[in-house]
Amino acid sequence: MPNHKLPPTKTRLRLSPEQRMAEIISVTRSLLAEKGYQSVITSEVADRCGVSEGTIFKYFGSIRELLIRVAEEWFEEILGMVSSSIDSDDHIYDRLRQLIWQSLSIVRKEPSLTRFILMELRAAPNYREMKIYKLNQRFTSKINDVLQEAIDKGVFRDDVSVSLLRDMIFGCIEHQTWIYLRNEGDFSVDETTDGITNVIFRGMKMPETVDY
Amino acid sequence: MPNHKLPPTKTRLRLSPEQRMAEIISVTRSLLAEKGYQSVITSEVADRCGVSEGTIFKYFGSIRELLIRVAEEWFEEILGMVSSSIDSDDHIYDRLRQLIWQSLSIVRKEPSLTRFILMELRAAPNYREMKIYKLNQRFTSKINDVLQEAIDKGVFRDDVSVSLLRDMIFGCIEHQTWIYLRNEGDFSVDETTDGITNVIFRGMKMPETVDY
Amino acid sequence: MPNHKLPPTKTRLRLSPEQRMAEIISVTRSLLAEKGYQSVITSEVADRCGVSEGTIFKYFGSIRELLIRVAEEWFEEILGMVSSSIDSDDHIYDRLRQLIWQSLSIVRKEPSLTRFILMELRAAPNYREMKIYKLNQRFTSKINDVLQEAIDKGVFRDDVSVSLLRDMIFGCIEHQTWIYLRNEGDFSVDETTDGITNVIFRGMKMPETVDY
Amino acid sequence: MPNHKLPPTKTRLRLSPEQRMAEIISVTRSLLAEKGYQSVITSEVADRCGVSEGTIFKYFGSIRELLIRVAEEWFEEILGMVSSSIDSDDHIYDRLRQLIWQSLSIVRKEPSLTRFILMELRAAPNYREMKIYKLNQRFTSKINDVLQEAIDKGVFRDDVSVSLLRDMIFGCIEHQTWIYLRNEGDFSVDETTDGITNVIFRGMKMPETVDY
DNA sequence: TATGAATGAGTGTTCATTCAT
DNA sequence: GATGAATGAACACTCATTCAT
Repeated sequence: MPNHKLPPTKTRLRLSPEQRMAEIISVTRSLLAEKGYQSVITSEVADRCGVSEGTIFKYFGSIRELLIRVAEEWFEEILGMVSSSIDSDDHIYDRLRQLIWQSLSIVRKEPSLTRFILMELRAAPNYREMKIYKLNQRFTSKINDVLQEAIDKGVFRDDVSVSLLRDMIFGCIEHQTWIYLRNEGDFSVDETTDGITNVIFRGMKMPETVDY
Repeated sequence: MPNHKLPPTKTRLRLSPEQRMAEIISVTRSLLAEKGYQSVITSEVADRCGVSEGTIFKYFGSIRELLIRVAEEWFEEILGMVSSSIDSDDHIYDRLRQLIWQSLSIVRKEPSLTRFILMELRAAPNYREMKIYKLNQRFTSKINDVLQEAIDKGVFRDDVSVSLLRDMIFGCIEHQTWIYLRNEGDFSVDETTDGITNVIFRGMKMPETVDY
Repeated sequence: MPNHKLPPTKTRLRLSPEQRMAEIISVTRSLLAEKGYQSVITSEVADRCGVSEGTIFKYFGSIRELLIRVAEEWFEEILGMVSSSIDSDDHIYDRLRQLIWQSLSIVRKEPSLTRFILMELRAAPNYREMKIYKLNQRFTSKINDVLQEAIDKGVFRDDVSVSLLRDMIFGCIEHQTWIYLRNEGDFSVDETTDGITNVIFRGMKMPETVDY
Repeated sequence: MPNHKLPPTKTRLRLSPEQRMAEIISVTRSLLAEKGYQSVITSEVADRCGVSEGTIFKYFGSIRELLIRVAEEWFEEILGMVSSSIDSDDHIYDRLRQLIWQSLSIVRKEPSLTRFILMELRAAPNYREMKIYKLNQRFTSKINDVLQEAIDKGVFRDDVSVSLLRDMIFGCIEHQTWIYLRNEGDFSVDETTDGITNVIFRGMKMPETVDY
């Protein structure tokens, strides 16, 4: 029985739990975007929400949990947008292009969130049990599937692994984004999409597939 | 009986300032490699060097400064090794392959240092004024030069920018490294080198340049 | 589409104040038994009762007050059971044995409550003004009375004070209980009862009182 | 690399590590005696020592560790005093009496420390690996040994276990102490010693051992 | 000069208690 | 009356940095 002596004095705006949670998540998302996940600090989240630090912990068990929620909500938002826009009747080149374009757009829009998921959550020992893992799988599997299909159908050679191709694509996207983040230069989503798609496609397609 | 203080018996090895600095840098580098830059702690550096914490600050103004020095020295070491091993008479494919192979080897050997530079230093607002920036430029320019030469000589097409190609190469390398760091899987330097080089080369070479 | 707030659908069971208080006390008692008084937390009590935290404070001024009420009610319950089971016509040995047996049974059955009273309430500066003090006195006085009667009737010697004997009995009981609580070993209520009773009886009875 | 902006301003008295540690231990011991281990708080220890909280953690990894050190040092102090004063040639009665007298003196002098060891440390999962466990064993084994010897030599009956007898002795001692601590009454170490020793001895000695 | 004892702002987290609705 | 969102003091613990000796 800890001995709490003084009662709270200041009374703040009352919000519904849904609103408050949404606000905390939204504020944290901004903070994450601005400063990176390493710098998301309880006190600052609380300050920006205009609530006490205790309130944060009413809704989220820990700062990490909050960050994970932010990542999840963001990821689900993204997935909703992506899923509805891929037409499986398209030519492989077009689908690949489309996926790369979307990834570039996403990462560019929320680089800090991407980084948090990539660098922090993926390293977690229980990552594979996390919801974000499933979400991420649903996302990356789209590219994997297209690449695999290309190989299976003989459109692509089979001398480079799907995972390496995927790393070239996503690695390039992230690299571009960081340069952009550091204000070392802007990049055009369309041009970059074309560049990556073309290099991958031309670099992988079967020699006999003569259509140039 | 009065409490006579015994004189200190510990005879600390007396090193010259240069030696001392070198030792601190070396110890910090080990620590960085072992635990990552987030976990490099003043007290541990001092302990392992057998010096006091204060000494660290005598030689380096702050922990950050020390880490930067470590990165710089490491980078210079690397550059020396790389510079001496590229034969400019080689075929472009071979030089490209060689550079990719070296980059993969470096990153794999010192992932924590790579990460520190990539994640912490590059994000610094004054990165462009830092020595490490120049060093990094010297390093990446080697790949840039080869790629540019390929375009200039008509070996490569000119519809994808050199910087994008470079990002595909380094981005892929880093992606692979993270997976490796997270213990999610090993990668073969040779196979990865072949994969990247082939995709880039096949994807970029002029159609008429028939030499496969 | 405007965001119409739906009316709350949860129909809380409407209990009379007496019933509500009884429920809170009962729930707290369970919690106390399960986790120890250090871990009885407002929010958990409220949760398990299906009421809000505020309600707890409507009925009880503080968590401490609630715990005290729990202890009191429990103690009264015990006293009712004990009072009705001692036959004052029994031989002193049997009555003593009976009381020790009951104490052991109680403590074993509700070790957390015992601990709360022993460790927390007894140490309070105003303990002597508390109801629990009176209740405890009524309880211990039963043993005191038997011991005093034994001395007065010449069954026991008079060279050891009643209070010391009582402390040997209760002290032993508590000691046994702690060992048991720490899972360092179980104890048999019957064997322990025999042990304590025999040592006390044989150790105190008049030499000439030959009736064993 | 957390971002610490402001340097410390106030400079305090410099003590040697030995002195500082000794002071912290001594202060903590006082605090423990005054308020019980539950109330030993970092900030208060620091305040009373006239140092900052950080200093405490320079010397002790945690508050718990500090408390354990306090307990250990105290226990060793005690053991030194006890060991040198038992003459194994004495009659069993005298040795038992002597041990009880010492235990009473110790517990009375430092009841909070006793309580900390008894209630907190003993409950620790790794208690059996702790130094304090060894120390405690050395202490309690002295009483165990005397009691066992009494049984083995036929001086005591064998119908009550050594552990129960030990619990009667120590339990009684603690009970007395608490009453004393609560200012509910004083007790004479000598009288209590006589009482306990006599009850145990008379209650346990063989009937035929006629020497009354 | 080098030392290392000391600093102190900062960080996440807990939980009894309050009071506007 | 009852609710429950919000409070805020408290607490353990960290670690880069300083400065008297």
